[in-house]
Amino acid sequence: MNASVHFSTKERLLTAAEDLFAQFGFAGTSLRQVTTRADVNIAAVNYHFGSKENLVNEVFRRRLDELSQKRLDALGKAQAQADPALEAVLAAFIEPALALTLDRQGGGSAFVRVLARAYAEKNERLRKFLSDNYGHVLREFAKAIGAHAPDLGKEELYWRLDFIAGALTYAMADFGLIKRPGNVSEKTHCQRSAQALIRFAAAGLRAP
Amino acid sequence: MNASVHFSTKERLLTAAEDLFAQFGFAGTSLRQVTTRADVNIAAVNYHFGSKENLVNEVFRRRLDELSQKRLDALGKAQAQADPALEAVLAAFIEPALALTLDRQGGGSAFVRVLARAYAEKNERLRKFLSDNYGHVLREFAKAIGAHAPDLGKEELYWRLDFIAGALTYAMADFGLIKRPGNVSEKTHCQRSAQALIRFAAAGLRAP
DNA sequence: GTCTATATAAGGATAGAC
DNA sequence: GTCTATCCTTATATAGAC
Repeated sequence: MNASVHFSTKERLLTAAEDLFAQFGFAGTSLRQVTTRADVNIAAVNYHFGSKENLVNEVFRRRLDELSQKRLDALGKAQAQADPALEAVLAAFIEPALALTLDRQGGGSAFVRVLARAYAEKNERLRKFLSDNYGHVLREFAKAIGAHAPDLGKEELYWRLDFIAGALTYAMADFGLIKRPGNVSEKTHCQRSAQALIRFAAAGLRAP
Repeated sequence: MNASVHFSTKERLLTAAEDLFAQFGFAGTSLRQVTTRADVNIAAVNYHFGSKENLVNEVFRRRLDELSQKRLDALGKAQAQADPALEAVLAAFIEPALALTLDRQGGGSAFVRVLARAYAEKNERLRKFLSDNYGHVLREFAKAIGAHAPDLGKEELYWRLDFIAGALTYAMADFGLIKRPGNVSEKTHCQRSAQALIRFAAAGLRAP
């Protein structure tokens, strides 16, 4: 028995929903599309998740629990250094997120676009769910980055963090001009863009 | 007759659609919501725009024609200087966009969030419409900014432009941590965030 | 845990009178 | 140019059999 080929109905629903949310958005995706793609009955969504809203939340939970843990672990390791560089703190935030875009097998590559959708949503209930469950991660990083930019006022610091979050989201979701050249592997492309973002963000944070 | 209080059905539909698209997204907004808010009959959308898709396009056209012109005018003025600074080029791109967020009277403040929605959309038809009609503006700015960063490879330059576009989009749409303090006027807040973004972007572009 | 069948509401679009 | 009325499709959700 090869465990990797068995997926529960619940997992299949989450993966199908993630793919479709990335492409069509939350409102633009119907539960019928989701169940058709997952090859399960239409009633399965309600049985396993209770409602469409809860299905959306669980799509986030499946990825963000792991992503948050990886980010905090990386931050802990960076801060365990005698003299941690700003770049190391930024890398702890950025690299685990960009690594998701490489996760074709596990399906993380669709999730980064779902995350970008979430930013654009003004949906209060979704925002509350994300803030309640993952807000503490952002606050940890704000503190760590702020320690590297002691001359910035709190307001200026928060502005720059917003800019970095926007740049990361946008870069991850592949909205922009950059197309991967044919002679560069996806992994290399991703690592290069992570390094480019870290350089850019660090320079931006060090501006007076 | 006070002209400022008369709005055509078409204009009212565009404004209502813009507000609702900002809040609920394109798929999340029904034509019934739009016509109710505009206080016109449900059949008016089809009469004036033909379809929901075309209504979406016209919401963009109404603002982007003017925004693009303002950006190109500002770029022309910046480049007419003997020795234009990188900051002046960035300001030509950023300030007209952020000025929209102040445009409560004309309704531009909702549009910036509609723009952010558009970035998250993978809708090919919408992307084609925007690229066909406004892509030349982005290419002008890419050229102008690239002239200020001659040491960057083309790939690295494009990455950084992507990052700036992401930072601007999310800063404009007010998705982040920054809440305007009570003792700062909206106009001041907006100008400060524009200046913060210009500083951040310029420093990021100058990184080696 | 999965199915069929269905309740109930809302969606986009249009025909035709005024 | 605006209205009412309606067609047809699709949506979420659930009841109840297996």
